[in-house]
Amino acid sequence: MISLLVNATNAFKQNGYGNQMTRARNRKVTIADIARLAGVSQPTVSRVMNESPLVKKETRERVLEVARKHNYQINANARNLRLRRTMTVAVVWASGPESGQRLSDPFFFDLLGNIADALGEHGYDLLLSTALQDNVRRSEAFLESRKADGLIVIGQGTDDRPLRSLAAAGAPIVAWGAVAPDQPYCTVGGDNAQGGYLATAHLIERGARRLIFLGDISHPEIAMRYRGFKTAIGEQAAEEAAKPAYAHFDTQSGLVSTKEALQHNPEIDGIVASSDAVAMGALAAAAEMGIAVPEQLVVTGYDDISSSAYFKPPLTTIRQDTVLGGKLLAERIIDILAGARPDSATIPIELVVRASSKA
Amino acid sequence: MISLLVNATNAFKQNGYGNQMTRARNRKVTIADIARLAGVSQPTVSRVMNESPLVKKETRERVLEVARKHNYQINANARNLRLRRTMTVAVVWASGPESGQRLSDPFFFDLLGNIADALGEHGYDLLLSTALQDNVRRSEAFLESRKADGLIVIGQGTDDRPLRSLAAAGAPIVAWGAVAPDQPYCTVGGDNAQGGYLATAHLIERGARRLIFLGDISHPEIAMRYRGFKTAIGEQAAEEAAKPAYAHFDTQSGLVSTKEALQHNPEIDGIVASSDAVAMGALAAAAEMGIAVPEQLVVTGYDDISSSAYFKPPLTTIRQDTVLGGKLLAERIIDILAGARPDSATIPIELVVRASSKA
DNA sequence: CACCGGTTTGAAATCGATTTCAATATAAAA
DNA sequence: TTTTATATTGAAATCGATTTCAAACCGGTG
Repeated sequence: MISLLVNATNAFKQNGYGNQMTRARNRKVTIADIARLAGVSQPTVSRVMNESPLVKKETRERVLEVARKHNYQINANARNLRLRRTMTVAVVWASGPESGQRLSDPFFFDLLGNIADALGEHGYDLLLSTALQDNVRRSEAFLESRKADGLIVIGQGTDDRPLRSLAAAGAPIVAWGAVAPDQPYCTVGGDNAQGGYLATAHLIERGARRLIFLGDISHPEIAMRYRGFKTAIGEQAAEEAAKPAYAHFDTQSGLVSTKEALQHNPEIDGIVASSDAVAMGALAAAAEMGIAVPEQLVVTGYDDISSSAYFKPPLTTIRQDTVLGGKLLAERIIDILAGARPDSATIPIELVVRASSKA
Repeated sequence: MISLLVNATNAFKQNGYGNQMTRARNRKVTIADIARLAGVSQPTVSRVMNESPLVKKETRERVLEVARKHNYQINANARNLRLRRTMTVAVVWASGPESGQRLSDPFFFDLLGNIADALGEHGYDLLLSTALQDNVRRSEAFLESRKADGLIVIGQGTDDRPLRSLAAAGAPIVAWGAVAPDQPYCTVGGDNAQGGYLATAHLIERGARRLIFLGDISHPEIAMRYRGFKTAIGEQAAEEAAKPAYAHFDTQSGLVSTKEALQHNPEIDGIVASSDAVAMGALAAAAEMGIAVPEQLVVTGYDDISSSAYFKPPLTTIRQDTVLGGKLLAERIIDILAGARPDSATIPIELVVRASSKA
């Protein structure tokens, strides 16, 4: 470690930062410097750095030594300009026009980290954009201005037309979310229908008879979970059942919606929530109203965020594999950039049973 | 919205994506194209795009029209190469060598989002790196390879020597965390000593007499909170008090450490935890052991993550202003890139009292 | 009509890499 | 020893912008 530090220090000093940098010249070592120092031409240095087999062994070693000594790093800007690519993927947080709020669910954070790791393994960098509005234009600009080669879109929002348009125009994009049958772009997402089904079936098995679904089904992913919910309780029952209680992604709206629903219909004995955050709101509402969970009411969440296991009661939930999700998203966008047309992928989910549904 | 979409589509088609792109040529509109189409030279187009006052009004309008029509965007690579900068700041997740685990606390997610927004307002992009190891080398590489102009480091970890070294070499960096007196780099962080003090004083006021601090004080930020803790309970008392109970950032270790501490010393009636996640572990431990909160034990967390308000019991905590934090981090790194030497900043914190400490 | 100061414009150099293609060095074959 | 094939190398062009500097143009004077 120490030697690494010393190295770092030297490198910056040699390059003109100096200890009292103030208006640092930012002069870095260039390929021309290395070429001169090693007594070869620029193309030769380039070949060495790119591991071309054309260079004689002795030359390679000499150049490599000089490069190492001066801590030479290829200027990514120059390289990418010449190569007409950026080795960068932009991740766009499309929170959607309808919800001004930021997507701050821990689940997405996990996913983001895993995307970054997966991209990194392939030599790609991750440019993060959390534009609250005008996502389409900004996404387009990323591509047009060559800041990124491709896009990973997280949080499709309720309106997928912008994405469809971008995709129709041939832009390299991959989205996290629900897979619709006729989607013109590649999507990676959990098996939401199966997740909704498993959660609901589980509650039914635990004895719940009057179930409601708690979530905003205008979001495609949530809609799929709701579909699984309906499948599990049977279509007829679904017709009779109360319409899904609207709830945003946040805990507060889960709390409010649950209270309203329970006041309106005290017979409800099972809640399938669209996310763990929403489910926590439901649990808080039950607590406030003196309803015992899981004795009088069973509840499931979705995502298995880290705090779910320690909530009181610990939350039964559907776990999505974010490591796999990040990996698939990264691999797919890279495949697309290479000219392939990968299929959408559905990630298997897993029911995690905890006390909120356990007798 | 519709017109925007149509625009997007046209732009891509014109640029050669075509609808069945497959091996898209990726040919974009360049400054030369615009120059030719508008019947002027490249420098003139460049001047127009950069709003130079040198261009005659009619010329400017003609060029702008052509540029808009063809959806021309300056190629950031070429521009930055010429300008020797990137307009990009890399955010490095330095989880530190000792903890292989990812920093997945929701607090940092908030902060990250706010940094992205703040950078965006200044025209900077955010490059995200979550390197689990070898952060120094990777950070250096970002700078050397001109992928980023500067670095924002989050999660200093327990060892700040890599950062000191980078800073000593004049690298443009800003860190989130504790401000140490002789730090050679600029830091932005919450007032940890004050936070620790406020939390502790509050618990004392609530009647707690046997307090422990729960957290890993090898992290500078946590150490400062511990210092505030000690100030509040009085130095002598601190000497007598049990050493701080070790706990990582995660809930599980908070749970385990709390159990051990309480078994070892049942008289403990107050816990100051280093984060909300850890505090949730403490609450879970208390619940498991049948200890009533807040009647027998009062607990505070830190960060006010979104689920804290809905935990059972709702968690008293110290709120940090992540919007301000992101803004200050972004502004400072930008100032540094402009040649300034901004001072470190301490963000005021706020005590949020909830049921975990309320009689 | 020539000259002048000020406004617009463009030719050419530049940023730091990669790649083509021709030239040279080297080894093998005759 | 000369010829030929192969392995290495470098000169120059290129990627798409910006900037310097000189030239062209302008209306107004003398």
